[in-house]
Amino acid sequence: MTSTRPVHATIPIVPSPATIKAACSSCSLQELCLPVGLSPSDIDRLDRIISSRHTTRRGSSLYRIGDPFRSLYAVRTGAFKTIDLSEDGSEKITGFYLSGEILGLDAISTDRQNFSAVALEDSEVCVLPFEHLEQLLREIPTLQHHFHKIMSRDIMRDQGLMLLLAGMKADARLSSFLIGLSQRFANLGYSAMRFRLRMTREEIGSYLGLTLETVSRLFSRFSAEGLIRIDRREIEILDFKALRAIVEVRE
Amino acid sequence: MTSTRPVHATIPIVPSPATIKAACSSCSLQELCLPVGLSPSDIDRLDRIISSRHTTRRGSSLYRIGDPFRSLYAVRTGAFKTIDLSEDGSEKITGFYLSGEILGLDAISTDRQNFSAVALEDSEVCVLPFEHLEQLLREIPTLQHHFHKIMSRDIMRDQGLMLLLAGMKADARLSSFLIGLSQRFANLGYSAMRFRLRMTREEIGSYLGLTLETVSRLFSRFSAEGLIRIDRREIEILDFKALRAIVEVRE
DNA sequence: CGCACTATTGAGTATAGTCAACCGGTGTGG
DNA sequence: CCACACCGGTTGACTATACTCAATAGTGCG
Repeated sequence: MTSTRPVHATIPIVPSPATIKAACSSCSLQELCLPVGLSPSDIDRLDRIISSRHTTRRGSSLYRIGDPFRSLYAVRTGAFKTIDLSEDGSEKITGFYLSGEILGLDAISTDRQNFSAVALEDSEVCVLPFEHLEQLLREIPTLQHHFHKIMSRDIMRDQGLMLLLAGMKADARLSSFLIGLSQRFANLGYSAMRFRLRMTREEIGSYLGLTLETVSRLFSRFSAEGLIRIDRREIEILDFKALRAIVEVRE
Repeated sequence: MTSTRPVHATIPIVPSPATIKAACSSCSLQELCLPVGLSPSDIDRLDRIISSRHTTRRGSSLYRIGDPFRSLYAVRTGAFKTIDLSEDGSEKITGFYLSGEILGLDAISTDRQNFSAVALEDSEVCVLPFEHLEQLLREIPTLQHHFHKIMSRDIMRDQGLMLLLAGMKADARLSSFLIGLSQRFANLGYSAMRFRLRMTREEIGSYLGLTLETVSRLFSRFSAEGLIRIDRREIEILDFKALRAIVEVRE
């Protein structure tokens, strides 16, 4: 998957595959990830506790439900989904994670993973041993506060999704989803108007509480109305304001 | 549940209205709230940062959207709802909070309140100045870890609600809601089988993404099927297993 | 006592789900 | 290399679930 891969490769990485040991201090996600606001020397200390990086191939799991919780994972490149699978085999998607986002925060409360994390494309994460991290949080107030903000942001994000699921019609959900993705890509330095969906219609549907057919129909409708252009998973937003308007209606 | 007190009054409080200054060390929620696992001397230190308690009358706000964030609030007695109000005036409920639960965690990320917290009955909270709390977390690892667990639990709880909203039919949502309430009351030492709803049908509907009519109809149906007995807001669960079964179907 | 709020119930309807057929691209094995 | 199978996606027809609108009744507070 490595050489031929085109659009896929997710991040403007510092191109030094040799020095995989160097972490935050050389990472382009410094301003988005854990190190936000830290002094160089504190970033060094953070670097030291990041035991390793880990590569996960598309379709395989970073961790599975029930695994003991020891570490958080910061997505470096690629994308993940977290899934909750019920006994009957059907899976529900609880979240999508892009570069700079932290996986595993829900597991702190249970000491075990509550969901499985599956890579949507070849991905790389930084492993953050939680015990060491807590130690460091006690020593670096800035880091501590930022970490609390990250957890808090997760709570906010979930509450936003709850509002979406509880109160919006299908078209508003999808529209809101696209707007959210657009913003996240923009934050990463990519185009807000044109990007590649990392997930299938079915996965989007699962996340938004819709069927894949409804998602597909809505993409077609948005496309017919000139709001977006979509070809397979390449999507271009043509009328951002109109998308927003759809959300506002039923906010 | 001492005896004469109607199901209403929420907590087996130490009955000393004089010493309102004493906090965690004399609070019956010690085992459920922030102090979990702390030594008496550490509880004392926690006590010292809890600047005050605050009473909120039924129907009035503990805080409002946009208020600057300075403190978290631990519910001591009573119950709250948090609401998101859109410009058109309609409000959506994002959560219900009972004794021992912490309000305001989402505001850490934004430095402002994202929702309003309204008391569902006369209630009392302990005010936890966040800056002091962070200081204390740095000094007491046990407290730090427990605080992270509390935030993590909030994330879990939200994810659970997301799964509910995204994947369950109306009857499963309501059933799941009742089971959840039952467990929370049981944790507080009340009957799991018989309790008083603190909220209206409309509020339940708003929380679960349903209309008040649907909630009402479902209560009637559950009642007709012998799963519950309900009179106004007093509810008795007659067939817990059947309620569980409704949830399992569409899990 | 009366008004406002909360709840119940009914009738008709709209939105999204289900079931199903079909298409195009991709990858695999003969 | 081609045929075939499979996966992801699109579209259509029908249906069920929950929403909307509306009428009515019971509670509780001033």
